[in-house]
Amino acid sequence: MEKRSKKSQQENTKDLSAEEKIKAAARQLFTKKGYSATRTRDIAEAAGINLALLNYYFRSKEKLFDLIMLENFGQFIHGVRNLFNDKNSSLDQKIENLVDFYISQLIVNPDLPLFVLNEIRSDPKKLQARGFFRDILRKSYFMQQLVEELARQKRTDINPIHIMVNIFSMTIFPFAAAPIICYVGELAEQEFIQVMEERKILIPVWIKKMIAAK
Amino acid sequence: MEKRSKKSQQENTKDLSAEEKIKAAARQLFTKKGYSATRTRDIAEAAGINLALLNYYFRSKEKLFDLIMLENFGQFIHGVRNLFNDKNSSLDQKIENLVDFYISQLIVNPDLPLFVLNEIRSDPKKLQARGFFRDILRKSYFMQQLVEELARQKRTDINPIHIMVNIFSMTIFPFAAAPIICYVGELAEQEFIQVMEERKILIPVWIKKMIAAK
DNA sequence: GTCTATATACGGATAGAC
DNA sequence: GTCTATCCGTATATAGAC
Repeated sequence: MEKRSKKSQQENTKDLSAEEKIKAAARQLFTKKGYSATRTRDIAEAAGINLALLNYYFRSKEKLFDLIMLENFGQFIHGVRNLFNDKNSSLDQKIENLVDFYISQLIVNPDLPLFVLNEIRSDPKKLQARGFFRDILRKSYFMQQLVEELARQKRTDINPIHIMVNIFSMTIFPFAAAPIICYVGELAEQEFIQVMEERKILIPVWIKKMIAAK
Repeated sequence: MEKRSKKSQQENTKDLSAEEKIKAAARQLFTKKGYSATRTRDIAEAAGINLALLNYYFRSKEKLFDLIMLENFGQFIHGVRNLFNDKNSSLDQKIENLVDFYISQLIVNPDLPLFVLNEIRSDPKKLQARGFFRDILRKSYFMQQLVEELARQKRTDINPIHIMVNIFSMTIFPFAAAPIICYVGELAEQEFIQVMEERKILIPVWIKKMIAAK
């Protein structure tokens, strides 16, 4: 009993299954190098298993990729849906929560932004397919609160899309550009993370200034 | 005479050379899809020439790619070097010039950001190789002015790297995320461009607010 | 310089033994 | 379930005719 998960019954072997090892290796390589540049042989080697097993478990490279991609997208979106439609938090709180949530996620998975952006560009249909973003953002309670606040501050001159874009730009872009930032700023990995932690506090303050009356 | 360029002497044929057509097609495909996902056959077809010519002119796919990449990087950097070290412009003017320059460039070449970011991640050595960014940013006159201004505003609490990151984030990221923004905001291409044009004015204002004393 | 035809390599996928 | 050996399509690159 104990920690034995409720997976397939045959999994009474010792430890982490080959299937899981393949997925972990595939996630790392696909997320880092993209679909075309990743070879199934590399995945197999990284997973420490045989190439044939990959096809045994996942049928094809493409099927495996689709699986990873869905999980990556899900991870990227999950939580935002709830944060944005929480009826009990103020606009300011939502911004703080969102920025904190994203930065925390991206510190652990810094390759996600480029992966998602590349995927969407290479096949924009992925956006509609799941209706991933539209209702999450455009029709969200967050958007409603943002528009109201802009009206209260007499900032109807400013398109709310700019504010949305700025939140995501300042939060996500630094991770996509991490190698440049570390190189230019002469930052080690830990220092970079420290800078990103600072931004959890700073970005909401900056956004508030943008919205504030002139 | 007239418009005849001073290229190779044998180029006394009628119009745009095959070599140029290949480079143009290669730039478009490489920039859009990356190295691995682009096939030399596609380049040849897009250029309207035979596959063998590609190797005749450029020896190999990789050599051709390196050429395109260098030019893309150059285009991305060129101008910034001068803008940042102009002794005769104020900090505010530099920010305005930089944002205007980048957004104008990116409206024409919206695929450049992802291309550059992908290339750097896949091979961070490219950063050092040319010393592309370091002295342009860190040791620039712009950086000096920024640090001085932060001191004058009694904002020594804020690491200047944040301001740099914010300028580039707000300027560049929207182009990398263009498909998402257009989808969420229900923007046609022209409307997206219009929004980006607005940002030429807005971003410098926002940055000024970030630097301003509390 | 430009083409056709082809050599060569590589990567995804499968057959079949254990 | 896991391995070895191998097949086969595809993509790069070149040889050689014109």
